[in-house]
Amino acid sequence: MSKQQKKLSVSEEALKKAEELCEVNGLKLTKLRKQVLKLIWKKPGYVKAYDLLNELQKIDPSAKPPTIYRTLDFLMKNGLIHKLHSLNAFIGCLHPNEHNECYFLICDRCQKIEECCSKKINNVVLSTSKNNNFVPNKVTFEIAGTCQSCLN
Amino acid sequence: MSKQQKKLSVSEEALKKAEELCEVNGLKLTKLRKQVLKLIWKKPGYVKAYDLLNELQKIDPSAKPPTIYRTLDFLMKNGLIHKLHSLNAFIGCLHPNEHNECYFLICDRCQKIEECCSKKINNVVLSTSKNNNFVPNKVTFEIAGTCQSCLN
DNA sequence: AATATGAATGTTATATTATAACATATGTGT
DNA sequence: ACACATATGTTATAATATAACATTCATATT
Repeated sequence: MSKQQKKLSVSEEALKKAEELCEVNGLKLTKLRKQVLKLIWKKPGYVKAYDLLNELQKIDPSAKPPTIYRTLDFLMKNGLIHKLHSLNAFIGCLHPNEHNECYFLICDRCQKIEECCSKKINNVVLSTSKNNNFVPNKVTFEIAGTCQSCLN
Repeated sequence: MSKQQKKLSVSEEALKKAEELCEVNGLKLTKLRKQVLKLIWKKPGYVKAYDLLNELQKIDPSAKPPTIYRTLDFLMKNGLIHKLHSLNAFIGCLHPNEHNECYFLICDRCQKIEECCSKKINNVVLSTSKNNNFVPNKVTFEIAGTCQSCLN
């Protein structure tokens, strides 16, 4: 295989970015954390914590709820995944480290999620906060509805 | 007391609006539903479902989780209250029937909630959706942070 | 190598949030 | 009085999440 690189899947790409990000920031992407992140990326769309636990238990039968929740906390805190509060579910972040805020379009029919980050939305968050003398910290912005392909 | 009306509290105002809204729309604001709505308005800020249940049980000892959740569903469906997904909590709506979407500023320190509805936010929801060929249905927009009075 | 340290993980138990499923009551129109 | 739909009562359990404490592991230092 000459100079041509093999094209990475979205999941592989995400794992690679996670490793880089942890490397740079002095975070430990342990075996457990990597496994969980892989499992999150394995399924298209979002995953539920206990589904993840079930999957993890196939690899590591001793896994228990705190195993998953602690790992999810680590991944969230470091921007590698997001929690979808309106679904109590989790999803991998497409571009960790590139931004703080993410917004989601959630299809009620096919469960597909579109992550969208836009200046416009950021600006509205900032201006709304400013108008109310409010200092924003964590934004939850989820739009449920119907995606294009489900409209047909 | 001449023509001057006694000034209604926020809670009384909300109850009155709820009655009107149900009247107009042919909805039954039963005793239970009214009691629960009152309890929601009684506390400043948001309420948790099981706290509400505890309160309700003081009035009606036979109340059980489905009692509360069914009532909350009714109130939500008809726009009388909102669910704050990032907190798993509920809050009365200041102006039911006047709009579909509400956005919330949630103070991490004092738990106060500011409900804000703005054209600007609505527009962003619409334009973001449009750009993604998405038909929005239910919007969750919650900004956690620090409110003015807690900044001092 | 021995030791100390903090971070990560293991483990048990339980708290919190929410719904399914079926029974009974209640209001409304005929 | 009866039928019907809606609302409520009741039992049980599902789904989501965390507290608290024990153990292991990596690594830095002696």
